[in-house]
Amino acid sequence: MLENLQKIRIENPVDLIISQVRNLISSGAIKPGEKLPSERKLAEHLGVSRSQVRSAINKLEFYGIVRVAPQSGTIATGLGIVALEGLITDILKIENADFKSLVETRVLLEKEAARLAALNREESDLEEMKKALQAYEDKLSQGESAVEEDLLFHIKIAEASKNAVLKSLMLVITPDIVNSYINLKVCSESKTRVTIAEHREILEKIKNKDSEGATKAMAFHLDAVQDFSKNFKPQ
Amino acid sequence: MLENLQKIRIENPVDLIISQVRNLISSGAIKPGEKLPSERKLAEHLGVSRSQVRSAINKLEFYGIVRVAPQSGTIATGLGIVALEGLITDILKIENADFKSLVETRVLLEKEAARLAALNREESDLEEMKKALQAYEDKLSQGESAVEEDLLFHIKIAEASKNAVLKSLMLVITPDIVNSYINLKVCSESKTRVTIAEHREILEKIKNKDSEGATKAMAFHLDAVQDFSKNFKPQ
DNA sequence: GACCAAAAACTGGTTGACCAAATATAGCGC
DNA sequence: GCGCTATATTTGGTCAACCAGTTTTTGGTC
Repeated sequence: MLENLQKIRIENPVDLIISQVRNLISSGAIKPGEKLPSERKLAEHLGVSRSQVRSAINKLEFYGIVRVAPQSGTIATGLGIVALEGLITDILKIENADFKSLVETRVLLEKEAARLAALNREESDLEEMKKALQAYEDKLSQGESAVEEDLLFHIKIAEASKNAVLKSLMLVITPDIVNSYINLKVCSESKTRVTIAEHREILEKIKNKDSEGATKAMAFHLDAVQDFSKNFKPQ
Repeated sequence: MLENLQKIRIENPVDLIISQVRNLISSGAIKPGEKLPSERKLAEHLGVSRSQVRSAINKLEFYGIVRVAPQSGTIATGLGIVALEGLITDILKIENADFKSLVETRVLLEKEAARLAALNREESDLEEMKKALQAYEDKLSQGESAVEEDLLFHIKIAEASKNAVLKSLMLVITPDIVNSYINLKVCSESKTRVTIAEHREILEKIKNKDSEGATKAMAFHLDAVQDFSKNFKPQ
């Protein structure tokens, strides 16, 4: 009987405010560089309290839609495109993404990171990567799970690539990867030895500035996971 | 004379709180899943007001370090790796990235998006892309700059790829691309005709499900920009 | 001691008043 | 009318008090 009841959508008031303000910008009522109405006026017009408007503006600032200038005002940035198509909600909501997309994208980033790392790495980078690899092995030898240490090694590679954007993007998707791996139990305990060997192989190629080899080693290393994502449908 | 004065760093108090809380987690004092001290206690211990603690926690939630449960408490999530190495500040701070890294990464993502779009696009995607392309041409024919419309076309491609993560990442770096392009005046007005032709070429390949061709067309399209970034040192 | 309901304490969320800096206005001297 | 300064207003930031749930403690009962 209760199944007949429709699920009602309880919209977060802050989200409603966000979409209103976003419309203000994307409709052209407020052009990039112009100031938004003050928090008080917005609150009054929308019939909500100032703190809620405040919270909404905070989020918008995070998304890069607006920039707040203390004691002066909130101005719309020129990045209208993000607001343009109601895409805001998509940004950083990768948690809804399917595992396949996640792995697919990860492989793409990782291969490029390995390639660039082989070209651009410095001695200090090699040290960092060695340390990360050691931490990973230590954790494993204690019989514990080491998903985070594993990924830390990969992030060190991204650092060695000297491409800050690449590293940032890897950091963005890393939490989701950790979650997925833990939830889906990707890491079978038996394969840890293989994993370590593969990590060492990658490190070696990067050390030798062999960009092609590093790319291939990384691709090989991630192959198992990728196959897993292709053949396995989560949920 | 004044040059001798050292630049003093005025640390944002909220950032200081963030790093303190982060240490609390990364040091292991608070394990994933455990609750943080209440906002009031944190405020008292740190000698600051609760609103500042509040603001800090808000940001930490955004970063995915903690999750707040209303009327219950704030709990640390299991994504320790991000907090582990003081990497937080890097996330989403792509604005500090150099133009070369930005373009390099963009090309990587765009090529993959084009490839996947050719494989996975549906009819509706083609419609969307056509509309975006039309909007771009209209804006240009009015003699106006159309950086945003340009990128919107590219985002539609990412949508057609059916890889949500890839699209999200493109959305993340898009604002920075817009900024860089505007600042560096990458888009010379004379080349718009060529650009339109290239866009059409990409669309055609995707329509024909020619993944290799789409990748190459995209690579060709972005070549000019990439060359620009290699030969030109910003600032 | 085991169990349970009532109440006290505690939680994050919200509010309206106040703060200092930035801005707009008014007034004055010329 | 013009240029400057002093004042008034507006701005986002901060704060302490309060709100409505949640959690813990408490006291009584069996």
